[in-house]
Amino acid sequence: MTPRRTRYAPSPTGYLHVGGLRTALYNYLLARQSGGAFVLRIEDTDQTRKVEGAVENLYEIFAWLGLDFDEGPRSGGPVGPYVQSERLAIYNDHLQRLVTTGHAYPCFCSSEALEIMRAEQSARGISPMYDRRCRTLARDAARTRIASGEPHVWRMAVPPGRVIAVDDLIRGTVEIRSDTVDDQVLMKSDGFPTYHLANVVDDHWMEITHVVRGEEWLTSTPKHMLLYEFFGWTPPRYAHLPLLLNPDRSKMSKRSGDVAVEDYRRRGILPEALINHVALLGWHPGDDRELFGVRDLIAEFSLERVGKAGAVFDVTKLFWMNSEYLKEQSDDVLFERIRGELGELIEVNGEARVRYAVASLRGGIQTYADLTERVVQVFAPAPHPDNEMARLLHESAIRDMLGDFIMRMAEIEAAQWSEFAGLEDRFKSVAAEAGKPYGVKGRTLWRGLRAALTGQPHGPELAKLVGMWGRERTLSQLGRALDTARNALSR
RNA sequence: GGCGCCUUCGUCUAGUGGUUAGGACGCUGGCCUCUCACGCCGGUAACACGGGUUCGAAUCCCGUAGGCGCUACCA
Repeated sequence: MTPRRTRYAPSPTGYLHVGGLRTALYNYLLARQSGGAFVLRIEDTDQTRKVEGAVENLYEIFAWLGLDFDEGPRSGGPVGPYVQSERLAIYNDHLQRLVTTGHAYPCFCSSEALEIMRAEQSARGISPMYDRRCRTLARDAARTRIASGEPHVWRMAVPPGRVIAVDDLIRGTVEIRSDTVDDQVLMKSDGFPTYHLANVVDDHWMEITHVVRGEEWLTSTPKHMLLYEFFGWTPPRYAHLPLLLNPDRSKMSKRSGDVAVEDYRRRGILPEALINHVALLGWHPGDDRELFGVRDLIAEFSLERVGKAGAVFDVTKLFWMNSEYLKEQSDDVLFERIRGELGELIEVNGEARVRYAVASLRGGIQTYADLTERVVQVFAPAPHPDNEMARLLHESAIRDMLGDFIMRMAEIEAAQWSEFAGLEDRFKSVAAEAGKPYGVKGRTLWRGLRAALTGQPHGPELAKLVGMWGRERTLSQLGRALDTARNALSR
């Protein structure tokens, strides 16, 4: 496979959109599977949208994701600089080339004038497009106005009557008539290039072989093709990815929930799960497997298996996938990950019992937070008893059985309370023995014990619960339950 | 409005002329079980519509509808 050079080229807006993550991921996979290079380029040509610290955040979040760049602002590389605002001279040189060859021209139209023009066009029912009034300005006159300091932009001169074909790796050949292509601004009046110019120039000199980006760029690709032609360069291969959608099928955006990778990290999603989920939004392996690590993806990803239709970002499935990754983690890892939240619990109850709780309660969690919550709840003070459960305590058989049960539990030596597996067995046999004389067994027995121990209809397996609680709490709770049962009797 | 892209279960998708249209999430029934959850087994639910082509169309062609994107001195 010939090495592919791909890039992720965000504007520094301060956060990584999950759509951006997928774009970056696909680019990363393409580079890695071919032994090529994955480049980070910062497209900060819009001075009004600059966000402080955005590049640092970006590197931080990619580090969390485990995706690394071969070249970029931080590590440098042979074709830098990798920040567009540091490449202004390059864009200027290239603009001059276009001016010289007649492919770009200055435009003095003010924003206000353009707005009026577009308003008129819409009113007349024609599509708003620059009317090219400055394209025919005499060269000398234009030069004079520029020399006098008159504000101006530079536009590309789109040739009329052409059909521009974009050969897209995902969509096949897309043809667009040049007459529907606007004379795009290439250089803004503040001296910064627009996306179109900077992007083409950079992709060329950075030797990008595959441009993989969102579908929103498809309709402007003819402009880019034209620029390559004007410069006499060979364009890269293009692949326009289907959009990621909100549940209402509009382009995924803020305001309809969480769209930033950071949001999902905060909500307890593992990077592996997020990457896996996002990889499958548009790409399909061809068989029924769904769990893919980055290594698998590198081995198996291919643009040929990327679909064309937009995909709704399904948060529910993401959380399911997260639970799948959580299942693969050992009890120890799980414990360490939430240890911080459990500080006080560990001090009070001892690490062994809390670890045991983690191991016992991990089934079916979707995030670390779920697990933390369960553990905290187990050790928390008992809530008000459930009415139905409280009533059970007053049944005579259960009340009588409870006395025996407590005695037998109290007989369990202290040392055995910390041998959890053994304690579970012991608890079960003690329960069975205590119930036997009173004819209490099975469901009735366990419901009764649950009433005595927690007063709640649902909760962890009782044989495990007592191990988590330890001798002291278990016995005191049982004692209290017995008091309750007897008081009810004497009333 | 113009231009472009897209269209299989609610969602992600498999499917490239002949399949009981498959899988996953969700929802749901059952089993397991001291409860909940987990797990296991089962169910639910889709080819946007209309014309062709063909012995035969989810698959090919045309049209319609719908959705989305772009239409900035934003990317």
